[in-house]
Amino acid sequence: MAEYDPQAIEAKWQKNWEEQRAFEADPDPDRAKYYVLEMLPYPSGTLHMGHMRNYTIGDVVARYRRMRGFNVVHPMGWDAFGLPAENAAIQRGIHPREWTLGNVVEFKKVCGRFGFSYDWRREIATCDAEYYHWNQWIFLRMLERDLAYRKKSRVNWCPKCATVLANEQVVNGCCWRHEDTPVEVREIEQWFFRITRYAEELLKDLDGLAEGWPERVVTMQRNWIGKSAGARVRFAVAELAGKTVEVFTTRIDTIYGAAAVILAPGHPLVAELLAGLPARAEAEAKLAQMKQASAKAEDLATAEKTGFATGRHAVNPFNGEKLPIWVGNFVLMEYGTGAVMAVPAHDQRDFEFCTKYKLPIPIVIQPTDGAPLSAETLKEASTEYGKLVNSGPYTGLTSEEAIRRMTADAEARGFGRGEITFRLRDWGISRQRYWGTPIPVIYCQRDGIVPVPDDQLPVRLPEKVAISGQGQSPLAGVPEFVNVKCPKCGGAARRETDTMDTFVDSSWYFLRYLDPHNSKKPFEPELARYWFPVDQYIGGIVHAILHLLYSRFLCKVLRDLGFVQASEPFTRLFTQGLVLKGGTAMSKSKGNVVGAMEMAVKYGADTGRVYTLFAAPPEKDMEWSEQSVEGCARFLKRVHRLMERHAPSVRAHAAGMGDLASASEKEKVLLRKTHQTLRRATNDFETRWHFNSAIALIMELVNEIHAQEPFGDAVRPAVLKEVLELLTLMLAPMAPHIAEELWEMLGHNGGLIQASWPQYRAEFAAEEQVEIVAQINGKVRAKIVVEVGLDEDSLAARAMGDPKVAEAIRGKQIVKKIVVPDKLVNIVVR
RNA sequence: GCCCGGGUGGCGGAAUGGCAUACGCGGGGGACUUAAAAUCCCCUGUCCUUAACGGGACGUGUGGGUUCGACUCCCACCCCGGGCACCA
Repeated sequence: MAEYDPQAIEAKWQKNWEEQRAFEADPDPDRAKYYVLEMLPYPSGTLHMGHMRNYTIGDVVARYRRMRGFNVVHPMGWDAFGLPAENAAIQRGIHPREWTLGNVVEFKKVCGRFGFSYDWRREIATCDAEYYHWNQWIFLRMLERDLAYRKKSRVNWCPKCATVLANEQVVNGCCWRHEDTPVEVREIEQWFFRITRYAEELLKDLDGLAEGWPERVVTMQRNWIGKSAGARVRFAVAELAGKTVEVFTTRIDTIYGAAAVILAPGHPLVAELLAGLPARAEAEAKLAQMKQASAKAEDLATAEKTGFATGRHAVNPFNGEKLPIWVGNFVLMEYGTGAVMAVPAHDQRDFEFCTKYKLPIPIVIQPTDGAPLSAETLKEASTEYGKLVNSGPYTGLTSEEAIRRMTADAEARGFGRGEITFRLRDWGISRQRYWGTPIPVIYCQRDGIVPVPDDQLPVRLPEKVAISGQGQSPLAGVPEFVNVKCPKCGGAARRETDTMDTFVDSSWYFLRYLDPHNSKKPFEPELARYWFPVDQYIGGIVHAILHLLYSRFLCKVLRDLGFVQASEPFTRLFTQGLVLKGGTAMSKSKGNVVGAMEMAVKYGADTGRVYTLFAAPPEKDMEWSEQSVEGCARFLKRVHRLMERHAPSVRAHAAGMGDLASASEKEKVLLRKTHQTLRRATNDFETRWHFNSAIALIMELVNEIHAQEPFGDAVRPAVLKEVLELLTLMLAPMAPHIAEELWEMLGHNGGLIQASWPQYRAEFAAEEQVEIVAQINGKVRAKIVVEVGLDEDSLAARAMGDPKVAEAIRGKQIVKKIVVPDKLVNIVVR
């Protein structure tokens, strides 16, 4: 007997699949397509089992769908631009491309070793000019439509690196490379994508994703977009004729309760207000201090509210009341108008601020039920809707009515209007980095911002660059790159030296897979018409907002450019759990990784796959256990031995179940267990993706086959072959190599890779007898075995005939009998 | 603070409102073996009771509720994990 040898088996079948190009998929109008995709990986150094879980899940789905007859496209590629490559370059003195492509080679090797069924003809790397050419092309189309624009904005700045950092490179308010250096806020010119133009649609289309996306991801996106309906109201500055300040409020009904108008420290009006005032110098010092404060979100949220009065006043347009204008650290320039009216009685932040600075706290909303509010006893703001008081002509209205009428009146009287505001901000895509897509614009003294003409694309990244991690974009130090002629006037001009955020790369790659080598367009719309959208997307919850939102945005942009028809890129989204070791997520930096290649070498890919599927349902986090890995290895060995024992005697026979009437008892048991397993496993594959319980079921089936051994003459070869074939087919998506081997042992010439998922047969799965639970007052008192389908009365009679039941109910009054056919009898007695 | 997810044996986990703990790990015992490994078989929630076979009670974070019957549904709360966070 040959021992199960995963190394040999896996190499053999991987070669076989490659030779028959088993995973190459092309459009076929006669077959239903299925696009399954795992999130584009960043090819970092070490691949561990945390990564492999994601791809294993995707591969099981891809293989299962193929077995169900779908034309499955399952591509893979590399998110190859990014900072780690630049840092590696600095640390090791090698070019980022070299480092990245070296990792890609490793990554591909591991993917192959795990038997992932990718169509490698479609492989892309975002750092190839062949790919980023089309980033630039899309950028230019967006520029034409005013979807890309340049403006000054606040960014994270590390003084030690002397460069801008992405939000994700800010760790605890400090630079990720200088952990003791707080990030500063600076204002610089940057390129933006106008994602806010799609805010309403991005929000509305979430409704359509509720079916196929995890609820929490939909909720997170909804909150992130943060739509809020309110009004914009203009206040005149009392001391400066013609000057006004606009505030945004969702509670215009509380405007008679305003105690002040508060501006963000960065508000453009602040300087004008302070000009000419005696306390100006002092105020400006306070202002500078506020602007220096930590930009960290948690700090912002918990920092004590501070502010100062400017000495100027704003006129409440509703009642002419003069309100002091303050500057407050809690007012955000980025949201609304950068100015708020402070209504301390009905907003908690305003309450804290006004209490601290001893501003009045007038009450203008009384609750419709409960005790009325009084200024003396108010401990916190009352933010509920209610009835208006002390509000001039609006007194007595409900909040809802007041909001409607006051908004209309403000508009009629010309000092305000209703407005929808979003929390979502435009996407800053400029990075002062080398290893990314060059932004294809040129700055000309005469012509200003000039797009690089399409026929001059791609703007290639120069290879020879000094990457120091210091100062500005390294590209600025390459004169051949920077100094160009203006495409319009031919005069001397400078090329943009910033590169694009790598999230641009990953926001449309799933379309490039469909036509990866097109040199005329980003992709052929006809191909997208067949394959797109992605039917099943699989990845980590980490990308719940950024990547998934950007991809949705670019999909809509490409739709409006006429390239795709779908408005949403991912019909279904699956977010898999983390792989933990020692309680924390596997990561190289924490040193708690189990290497993917080591795993494959020690146990084989199938064991690695089966274990990651078996340890927990795929959406949950799982804790790595080496001992459980061994359990899975044992299981596969056991299956292999089972086949070695029986394949020789069945391989010459055709599989067939015959009919039940002539079946022996052992045959019935085997067929029943097999078809029950198939029924439940199919359900697990189709609906819940609970591969852990699918594997458990198959283990049970194997145990049952063991329990029925030896078979002797009681099990005919055709029946046994049927059982073993179904077992093999069920194993195929999860442990594809050993399944192919078992299939061959069973006498098949053609590969399992062409086989279909089997259909279970109800007549074989059906039990002849069932065990019925007999309960007294809901407690189990006996179990009786009866034939299936026994009617309620007979079942009740049989239960009561059981000695234990009879004993329990003797002398008691029967109140009620509950009978569930084929399940239980519950007798309620008193 | 707000929004998700979760809490079941020693561990990972399983259960359309109907036998709680399937399957696997670990542990214990046995078979095979000169021995070990590998393999195969049996046992393995807690407590009480019995010489034993067996019998009984309790048991899915806590407290209530609905129901003939609750891990599952409802209400309140506790704990753990994650996300968002001065959004006017």
